[in-house]
Amino acid sequence: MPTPQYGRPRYLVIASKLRARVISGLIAPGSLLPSEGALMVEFKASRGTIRHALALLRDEGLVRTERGRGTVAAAQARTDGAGQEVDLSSHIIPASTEVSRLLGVPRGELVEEEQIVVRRSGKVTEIINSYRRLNTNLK
Amino acid sequence: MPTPQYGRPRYLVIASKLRARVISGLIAPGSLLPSEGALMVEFKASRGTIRHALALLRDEGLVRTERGRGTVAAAQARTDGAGQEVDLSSHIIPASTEVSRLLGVPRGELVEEEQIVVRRSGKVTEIINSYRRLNTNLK
DNA sequence: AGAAATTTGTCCGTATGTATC
DNA sequence: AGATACATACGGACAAATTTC
Repeated sequence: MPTPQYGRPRYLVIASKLRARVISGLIAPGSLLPSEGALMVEFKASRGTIRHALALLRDEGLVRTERGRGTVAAAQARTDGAGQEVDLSSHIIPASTEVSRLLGVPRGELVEEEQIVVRRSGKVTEIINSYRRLNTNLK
Repeated sequence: MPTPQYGRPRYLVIASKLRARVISGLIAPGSLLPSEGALMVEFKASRGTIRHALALLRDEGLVRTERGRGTVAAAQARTDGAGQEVDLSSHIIPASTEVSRLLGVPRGELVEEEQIVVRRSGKVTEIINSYRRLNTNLK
């Protein structure tokens, strides 16, 4: 599969999923992500594609990689505590006025919205909406 | 040649040489760098290695790449040297429909919105909006 | 302490998709 | 329409650092 052909590039899709795990705390800060080999199996992707995805998270400061050890989830401010549940979802939506202005894209252009809903004992305590461009033109 | 074996990785060496050409003006601002294919021949490196080098210059804001056209020496710019700037702001706003529904507060009730705007080289790459109730001793 | 296994880093070659000229 | 150029993705190989036994 040389190129997506439909949908977004695989390394972006993989990056989104891994990002969600880290941001949500599903992968605890300081703990190791699955090895590149394990991710290759899980996502059925080549190592290059996996590394491409990880490079994005690295650039975002979300993870840090150590040769011989693995990739570590960066210390994260928010995250867990006891009895905290997290729902996350990701959609592709048209940019709102505010988002388009800040991201510098035309209004209505498709962007990725990732939403994290944090609950404590069933009660929503925090909502986090993040927006990113789709294209990202490499890196 | 699987690995440098001596000295620095080839993609770093290549990046340095290209960087020098751009900074020195040898490659005029706005003009095209040699194509990836040409660079492969010149540096006797694989395309992946060439692209790795170009990605570095791109991150530094020194060049910009356009699919189908080529890689262009940046006009000028260079706002700062580094990677990522973050703007943090916090406001008290009335809850939108969505926020009120999720947080379980009456629509219009005041909530705290914290906004994080992430920029790289002056360009906004991500917006994060988080919403919390005001009167919660729970963080 | 030393050897083996694991894991990331670098590099190559190839193939195909997609945008631009 | 054809050629050129960048983007994505695969596969293999070896090097270097760390962990494990």
